[in-house]
Amino acid sequence: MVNVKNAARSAGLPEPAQTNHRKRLTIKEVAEAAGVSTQTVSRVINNRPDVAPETFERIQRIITDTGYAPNMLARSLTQGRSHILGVVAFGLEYFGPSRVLTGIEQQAAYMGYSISLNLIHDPETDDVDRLLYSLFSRQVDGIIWAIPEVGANRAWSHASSAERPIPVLLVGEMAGQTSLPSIGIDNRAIGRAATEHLIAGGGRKIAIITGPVRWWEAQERLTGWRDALEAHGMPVPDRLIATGDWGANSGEDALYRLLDEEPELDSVFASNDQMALGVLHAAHRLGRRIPEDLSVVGVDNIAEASHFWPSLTTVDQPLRSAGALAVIEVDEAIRRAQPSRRAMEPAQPQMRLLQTQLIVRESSRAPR
Amino acid sequence: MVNVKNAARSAGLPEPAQTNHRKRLTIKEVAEAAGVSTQTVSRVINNRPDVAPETFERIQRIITDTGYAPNMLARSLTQGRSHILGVVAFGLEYFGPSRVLTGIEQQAAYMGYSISLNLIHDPETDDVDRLLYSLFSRQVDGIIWAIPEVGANRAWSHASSAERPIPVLLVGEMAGQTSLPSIGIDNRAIGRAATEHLIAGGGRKIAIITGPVRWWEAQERLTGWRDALEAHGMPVPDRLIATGDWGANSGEDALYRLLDEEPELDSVFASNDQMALGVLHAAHRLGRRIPEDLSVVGVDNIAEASHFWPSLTTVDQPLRSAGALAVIEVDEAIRRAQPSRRAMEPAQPQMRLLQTQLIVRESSRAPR
DNA sequence: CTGAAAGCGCTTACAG
DNA sequence: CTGAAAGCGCTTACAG
Repeated sequence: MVNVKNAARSAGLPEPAQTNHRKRLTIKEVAEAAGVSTQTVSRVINNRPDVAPETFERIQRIITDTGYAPNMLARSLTQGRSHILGVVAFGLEYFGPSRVLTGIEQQAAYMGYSISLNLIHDPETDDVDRLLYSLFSRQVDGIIWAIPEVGANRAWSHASSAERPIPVLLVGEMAGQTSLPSIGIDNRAIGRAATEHLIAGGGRKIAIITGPVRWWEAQERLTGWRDALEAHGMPVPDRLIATGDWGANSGEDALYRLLDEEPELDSVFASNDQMALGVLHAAHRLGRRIPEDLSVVGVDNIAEASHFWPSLTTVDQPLRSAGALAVIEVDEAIRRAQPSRRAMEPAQPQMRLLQTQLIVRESSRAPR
Repeated sequence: MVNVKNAARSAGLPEPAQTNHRKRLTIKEVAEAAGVSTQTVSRVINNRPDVAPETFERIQRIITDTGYAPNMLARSLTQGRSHILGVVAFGLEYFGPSRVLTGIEQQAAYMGYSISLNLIHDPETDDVDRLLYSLFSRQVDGIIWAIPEVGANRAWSHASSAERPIPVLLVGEMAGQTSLPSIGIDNRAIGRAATEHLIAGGGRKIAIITGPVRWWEAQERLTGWRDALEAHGMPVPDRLIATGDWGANSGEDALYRLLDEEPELDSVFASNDQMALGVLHAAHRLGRRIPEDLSVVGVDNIAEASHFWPSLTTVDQPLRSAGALAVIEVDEAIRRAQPSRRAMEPAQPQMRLLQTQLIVRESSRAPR
């Protein structure tokens, strides 16, 4: 830890008053102690080559001895860059968002950005404008919007890019077109892959438990399920569709309902692992054997999935990679927007979809 | 969203060049547009009372019309306060840390702080000094250290408070004494409560699966388990202690090992829900009935716990409250350290322990 | 290789 | 109620 007091003493600087807190060293004080201009100290801090080796070393020594830390706020003010990324995330108690955030943080730290974390608790009603305003006000260099699309909570993103003073990148798929670049998971492919697997396992009556209707991801997985069934010439009746809320409880309830309407149900695609867990739970209660009587597939591959009873077949998503990629892309956008670069290459809003992987375990019947 | 371009036009300001990005309004431009000094605009921004109503309204109108956002960096520089809290957290894929972080963020947002998030990936080896230096450099007003204590990774915290220029608050228990205030969960009480419950259910051979030995929390839960057994005059042989790594796999392995050494095992206290899940899994494979043959208790009350098979008895911790309290306390410390307050009340390092709650479900035998 | 001057965008006393 | 001056801690040209 930086020992301001002792260091000050050894550097021959005035000892901080006994008021304990507050007094921080400035570049000016370091310059005085070194007998140079603040200028030169600045060069050393920024590791510029044009400083006499001897001078460099003397200043560097004082800096380490005193534990002087340059004021990033002041630096940001002059440079016009804060090296802060505004990250807007959602419900860290959910698996996906927390994984994405981990990926973002790791890559950001690696690239020298610090993260300003902003959690949205209700994607539909929270005041997005105020949040954007506040991020803007804090001079973040770029924004990563890692909120699942729910309802119209991304309406603002359709505004023309001339109205967005800083680069914004979306994590997660977008429903409508947008002028913003985005990185997402191919949720439709998830639905297809899971359903294909259930069909290959001999499934004839394959139900889906979707996430909430207003969630775009939930809709995409549903579409994938439908695509797969239709590709095999199978009917797609409404009674095979149940809606959950991502929680295990809703998965359990959904299975009861589905079996009520379709007693011959032999397979279930649950749109996430928690709901799949609820399905397993309900099946146990009803005495249905898994996978013999009921083949089950989830999505997410949460850590516990391999220890469910039986272990759960599921779809693994590269969420951390998505987070890391988001940082890389927003960084590129930031560089592109640097005033130094007159070229002004227009940021081409593109959507990048990452692919997923089916993890086959014991809850689903093997292909035959 | 703030529409800089149109707003500028309507306010009679020069339109930003077609370079699209970058040009932001400053207080100076707003002042010119309003025909007042920057001063007065500043008063309006800060909602000071001493401005003529008419002037106030005129300026306010320009501000909202143009979408002018005061530069927080500049403001922080003059005020000597950044309104940023440095939060150091760990492994968001773990249940505890992500809950605590949610609590912190929510309370911080409520109190007007923004959060600078810093994740540590390996609590034992990551460079803590560098991280502290960087937070210091970014002028955070205070630091919340929400990393589980592992090994000696909190050695720095023992330094005298004179060497810490900003308030620091620890979330989680501390092994040794420290000069820092902290908020934690009473982990020993968790161990006691879980074990007492198992004893009440008729347990005679009660094993524990601990977390990694270097984790302080794991040690505390172990001590609680031991306390309870001893209080009932029961033996505490080493063969009833297994060490896990918090993951479900390790819980499964641990049960096999425990049964090997103590075939008459009738109860298991798993130090978290994931390991308890592993125990359930292993018991199913071995054909042991739960709770008749084996009574199981976990810790955390993760969302899935109520849907395990059978549903899991566990201990619920007020983690979000711990996070929220941390913000409240660090805010108090920040105010106390304000230069304006000459009183300089010494921050009394105190440790606050929050209590937990046993949630009884089907995995454990009822008291008799 | 080094320094004097000006400025980043705001706020804090201090006058009036 | 309002403004001119100085300053927060740094960096960016510009001289030498």
